[in-house]
Amino acid sequence: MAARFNPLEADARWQKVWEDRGTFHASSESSKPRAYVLEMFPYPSGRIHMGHVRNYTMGDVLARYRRMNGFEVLHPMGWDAFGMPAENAAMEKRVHPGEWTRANIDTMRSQLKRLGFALDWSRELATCDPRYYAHEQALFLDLFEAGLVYRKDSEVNWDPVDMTVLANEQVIDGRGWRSGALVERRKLSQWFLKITDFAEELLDGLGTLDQWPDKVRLMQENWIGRSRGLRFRFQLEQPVEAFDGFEVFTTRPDTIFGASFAAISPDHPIAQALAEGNAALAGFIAECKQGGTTAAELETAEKKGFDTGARVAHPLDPEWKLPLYVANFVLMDYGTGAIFGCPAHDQRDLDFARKYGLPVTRVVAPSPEEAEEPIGEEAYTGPGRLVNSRFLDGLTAEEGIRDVIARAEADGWGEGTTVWRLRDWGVSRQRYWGTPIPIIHCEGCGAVPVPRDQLPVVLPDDVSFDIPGNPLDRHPSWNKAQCPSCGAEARRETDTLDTFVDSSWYFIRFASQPADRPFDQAEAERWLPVDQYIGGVEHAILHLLYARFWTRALKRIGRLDVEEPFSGLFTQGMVTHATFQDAEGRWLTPEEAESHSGPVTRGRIEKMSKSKKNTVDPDAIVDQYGADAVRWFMLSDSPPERDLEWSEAGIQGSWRFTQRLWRLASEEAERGTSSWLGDGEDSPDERALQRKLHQTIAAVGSNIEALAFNKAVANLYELTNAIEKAAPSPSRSKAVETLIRLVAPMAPHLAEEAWAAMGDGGLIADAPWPEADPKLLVEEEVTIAIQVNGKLRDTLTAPKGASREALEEMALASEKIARALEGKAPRKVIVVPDRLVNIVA
RNA sequence: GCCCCUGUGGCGGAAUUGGUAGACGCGCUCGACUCAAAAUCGAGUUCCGCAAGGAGUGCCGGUUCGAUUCCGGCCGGGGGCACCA
Repeated sequence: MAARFNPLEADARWQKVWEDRGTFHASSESSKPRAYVLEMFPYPSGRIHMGHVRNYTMGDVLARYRRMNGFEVLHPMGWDAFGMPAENAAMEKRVHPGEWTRANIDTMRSQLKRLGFALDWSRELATCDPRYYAHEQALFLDLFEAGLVYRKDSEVNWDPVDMTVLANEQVIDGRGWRSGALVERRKLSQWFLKITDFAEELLDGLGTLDQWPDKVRLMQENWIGRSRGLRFRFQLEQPVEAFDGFEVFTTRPDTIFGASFAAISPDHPIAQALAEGNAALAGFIAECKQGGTTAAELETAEKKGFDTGARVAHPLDPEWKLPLYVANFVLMDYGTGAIFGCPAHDQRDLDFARKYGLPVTRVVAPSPEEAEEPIGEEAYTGPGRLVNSRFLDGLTAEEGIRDVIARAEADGWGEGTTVWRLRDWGVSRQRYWGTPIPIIHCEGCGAVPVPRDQLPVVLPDDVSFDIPGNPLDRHPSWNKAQCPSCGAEARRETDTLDTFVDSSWYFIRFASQPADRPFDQAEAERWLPVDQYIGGVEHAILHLLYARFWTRALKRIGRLDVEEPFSGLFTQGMVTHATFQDAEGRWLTPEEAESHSGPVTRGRIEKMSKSKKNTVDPDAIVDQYGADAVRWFMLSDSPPERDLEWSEAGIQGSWRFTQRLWRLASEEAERGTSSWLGDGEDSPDERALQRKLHQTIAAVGSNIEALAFNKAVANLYELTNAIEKAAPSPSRSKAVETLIRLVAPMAPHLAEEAWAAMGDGGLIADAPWPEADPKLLVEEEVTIAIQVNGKLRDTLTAPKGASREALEEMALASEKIARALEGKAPRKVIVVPDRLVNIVA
C-alpha cells in the first residue's frame, strides 16, 4: 500500500474505468427518479480556465451526489462553438474558424477529462456542427411559420469594430459587449424574434422560479420593465400632412391638469413631416442624432427642445392649448414616442419647462396647506392628494389614475394600457461563423423559407478573412439560390443567427438527440426542466432570458410542454488572483513580479484575465497536485456565489488534505476490512465518534443540496479531525469507510482508490450515499450558557432535555454566577431548554 | 439618479426560527521528529491585560431578559438599470 496517494497515476486510471464502464451515461429509459444537472457550456476559446474548473466542479459534486442518492443523472457537456473570436483568430492567424474551433474543442475536452467530471460524453455536441445547426434552422422556420419571426427595417446598434449588429442586451454603456467599441445607430433590414409577445409570461413566470437567486429574477424583472398607464390621443389644432393628432403614453394620468406642453421624439413621423418645410427644425433633428449614447454623455446632455409652433388640445378641455415641442430626450422606441410634459412632478419635464419658460403648475400636494406651495428646482414626486385639478381635486394619485383612465375609456380618447421596456430580439448578424438563416430573398416573392428538404443550409468552407465584413456576402456562389416559390434567380440570406440562439435550446438537444429532428418531445420532457443550472451571473439577462423565451415559444407552437427551462439556477462567483505591475504600469505575472529587478506594485485582486497576466493554467496545477486537490480547493473556503481568490497556499492546503484522507484510508485498509463490518463497541468515545459521523452525514448532505460546498467541506474537515483523534476501533473504521463515501463527490479519484484499497470491490461511483441515523443526530449532553443580564458568566453541562427548574437550580448554584450577581437578588430568570439560562437582576 | 446585494480576527469565512460570536481552512508562533530541510505530529492564535477582568460583528440610535441576526438613520464596498414618460 502506497504511503502517498499518487494522482498522476491514479487519476487517469480511474477516468479510464469510468469511461470503459460507461458509468456516467444517462439512460432516458431508466425507471429511477431523474435529475438533470447542467453547467453553462463553454465557448471553445483555446484552453479551459479556472472559472470553468470551478463551475464544472460544483455541477459535478451535485451530479455525483444525486447519483449516489439513486437518481438517473443527466450531466452533459458541449460547446458553444460559433462566435466572433474564431473569426478574429482567422484574421490574425490565417486559420479557418472551423479548424481553429475544432482544435480548441479537442484541447479543452482533454483538459476537462483530466478533471474527472462525471459527464455523459456520449451526448457531447458543438453548435457549429451542421448536425446541430440543421435543427436550429428547422426550429427557426417553425417559429417563422408561427409568426414569431419577422423582418423589419430598423435602427440598430452597429458595432464598427466587429462590423456587426448587436442586440440591446449586448450594448453595455453604449459600447459593444465584446469589442468595447462605441456603438453607432444604423438603419438595416433585420430579422427579429417576437420576444415581446411573451413579455407578460416571461415576467409572471419569474414568480414560479423560487429556486433562482432573487438578484437574477429582479434583474430580469427590471429588464422586461412593465409600466402600466394611460395611452391617449392629442388632437392637433392644425393637421400636419395626414396627421390630425398623435398618441402619448403616461404612467401618471392623474397629473393631467399639470400639463404644460407636449413633446415628440425627433424620430417621430410628425417631427419628420414638420421638418420638411422647416429648415431650422430639420437642423435641430440632425443635431439630436449626433449626441453620444454613453451613460456619461446622457447624464450631462442638456434637455433641448424645438417649439414647432403647432398646438394640441388638452384632452379634458378642448379650449386649453398646449405647445408642441420636438425634444431630444423623447425616445421613439419607448411608449409611443411622444409625451405630455408635467413639469411640477417630473424632474426632466421641470428642467425643460424652466429652460423654455413654460408654466409649472402643482397638481399634487402632500397636505391641503401646501396646495399653492410653488415648485422650486425639484419636481415633487412624493405622495399626496390632487389639487388644482378641477374634478380630480382631493383624490389620491391612485384614485386619480383610475378616474382619468375610466373617463378616457368612456369618452373614447384613450385607454389604460401596459408598456414594456423589453424590445424584440434582433438576431441577424453580419458574420460568417454562425448558423445561416434559412431564408431566400426573391425579388418577386420576398423572403421565402428554405424548403425543409434542403436543410441544413451549410456554411461554405472556401471563405477568406483578409478584408473586414461578412465573407458570405462576397462569396462568389454561395449566396446565389433559386427561389423555392417561383424558381427565379434569388439571393440567399447571408446574415447568420446571433449565437445566443444556439444556446437557447442546447439543453433540450442534450436531453434528446435524434438525427432527423431537433429533439423527441416525449424524451425531452422526461428530462426537462433542468433541475440545477449553474453558471456565471453575467448571463443573468442575455442567455437566461433568451432560453426562457425560446422554451415558451416552443410550448406555444406545441413542440415542447415545458414552461421554464431551468427550475433551479445558481450563479457562481469568479476566480480571482492577485495582480502585479512594474513601475511603468505593465502587468507582470506573479513569477515575473518575484524576479523583477525594479519596483513592483501589488495591485487589486481581480478576475483572472490574460491581459492582467494573473491567470493560472488548470493543466499545470493538475500536473502538480492532481485533479482532486484542485477540485477540493474550488469548493473550499469561499461561498460558491462569491469570488474565490486563487492562492498557492490554498491549493497546497487542499493537497495536504487529500493526503490526510489517504493516510486514514490506507491505515484502515492495512488493518483489514473485517474491522469495519462490526457494529462497534458501546464505549463513550466510540459513541461520540458515531454521533459525529452521523451528524456529518446529515450536514454534508444538506449542504451539498443547498450548494453550500464550503460548509460541506468544513463538515468533512471536522469529521476528519475527530477520526484522527480517535483510537482504533470498529467505530473508527466504519467512520473512515463512511468518510470516503462522503468525499467521493468532491474527490472522486482518491475515493475510488481508497475504496478499492479497502476491498469493497465495486466502484464508489456506484456506491450509495450513507444514511444518517436520526437517533445519533442528537447529543446526550448539552452545554448550557448561563448569563447575568444577558452577559455570559458561566457554562455548565446538563443532560439533554433537563427541566427548566433543574437548569435554573444548577445555574443559581454556580459560584461565578453568585459573584456576578454581587448579592443582588434575581428579579427574573429566563430558561431556554438545552440552550441557556439568563438571570435578570 | 433609481433598484438590489454586502460590511464579522492578519486573511477566506462559520453561526436553524434572536439564545455561548469567531466553527473549518489559510497564515503565523512555540514545541516534537531530523545532521538539516521538506513532509508529518502536538500546543497556541479576536483585541487590551501578567491576571482578575474588560471590549468586540462598519458607525449612531431603537426594540428585547438577550441583537452578527429585527427596525430607523448614516458611512464604506460591489452589482444591475438608466433621458423609460
